[in-house]
Amino acid sequence: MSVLKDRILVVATDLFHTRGINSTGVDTIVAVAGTTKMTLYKYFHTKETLILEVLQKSQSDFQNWLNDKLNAGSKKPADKIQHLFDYVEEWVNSPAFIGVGFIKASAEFPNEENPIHQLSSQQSREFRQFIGKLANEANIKDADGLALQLSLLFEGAVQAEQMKRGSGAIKYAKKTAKILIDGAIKASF
Amino acid sequence: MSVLKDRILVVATDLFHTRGINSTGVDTIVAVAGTTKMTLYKYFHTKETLILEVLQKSQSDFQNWLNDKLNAGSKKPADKIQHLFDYVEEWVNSPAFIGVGFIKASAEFPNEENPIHQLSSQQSREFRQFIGKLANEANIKDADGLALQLSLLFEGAVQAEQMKRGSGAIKYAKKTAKILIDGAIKASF
DNA sequence: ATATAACTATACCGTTCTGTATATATTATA
DNA sequence: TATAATATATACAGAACGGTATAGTTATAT
Repeated sequence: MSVLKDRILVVATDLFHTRGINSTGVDTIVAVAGTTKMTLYKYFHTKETLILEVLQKSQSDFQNWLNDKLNAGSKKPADKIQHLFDYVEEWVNSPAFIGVGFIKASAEFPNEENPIHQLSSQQSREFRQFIGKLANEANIKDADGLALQLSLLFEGAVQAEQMKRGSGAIKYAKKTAKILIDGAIKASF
Repeated sequence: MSVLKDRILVVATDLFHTRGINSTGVDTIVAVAGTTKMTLYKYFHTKETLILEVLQKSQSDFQNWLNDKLNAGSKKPADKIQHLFDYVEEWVNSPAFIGVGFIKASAEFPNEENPIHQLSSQQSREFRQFIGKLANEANIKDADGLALQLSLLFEGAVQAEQMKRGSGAIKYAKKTAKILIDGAIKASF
């Protein structure tokens, strides 16, 4: 990938999170990235394309980071799901954290027929399914149910953190997750 | 309150939720409300004022509705908090439900110094404190902790419902709330 | 050395945005 | 019926928006 295309993506990601997507014009993006609109429109045909690519990259970056963490830890499936929210906490509390793209995007583009909304919705569903897979491998009976509960916690905590940084919401989400996971494991054997 | 001012508020509330706040211009609002910009700017000095009033009205309407529901049911504090998510579910599943203002607004206005963001943050805090009061009256020891957990569930469920209507997220939030409340009550006696 | 590709600089188009000015029409009240 | 308040109609200012056209610059590879 071109260094300029990458720089535009990085800058756009940051500006979208700190100022909002609709409030960030392409002029601002190219000014901060130190390039011109011609270059931006060479790599991204429309602003919508840019937004979609930003969302995709943000989510895959997070998923890759999370997978690495999970694979570096215990190999036992039951341990993996138990540690999930430890990593989420680490990620949310890191200085680089600026929010979750698909949560913000779905708020700015509420129309369910909008491609940006659809991608957000899909990413949310995929993350839930990812948790479901972890739960399944841990032999939890109602894996999908637990995954839905945990994804609610995740989204709620990120939302709360967005409203007020340092709110400590993630700590309570973690605590709640432990209760739910322990309960689901107990009910499965 | 003038009938026109009220109509503008109602129309703006609907449009902000269905199209997004920044994506809704004042021209659209007055066209749908069947009035003119002159009238809008007579009652609301700026668009920001209108947004703030929409947020205030939405939240107080919900709080009033919720209070009525709670007061109409059992008077026992322990029952009240147990039924909280029943009413939330009823509200979310009602056809009139279009989302939670402060959640969407905080996403569209991420800057913590923005008045709209600040009001959103305050409303989120006030709702959490409201749950905390219920928990306190039910003699729950860690009332604030439970309130934070329940508010996470609330925000996560509303967020999920926004991503995909009819996702059933609220059903699982309710189930989770029961587990948390039962646990908190057990730990308090 | 020259051709090719990548990038910059800048001006512009048409639209939409918030907000205002001006003038007219409607309505309620005294 | 006169007066005053309220609402409408419409045009416009000034800025920002997404996106394009044209021309010039730089680097690289054959």
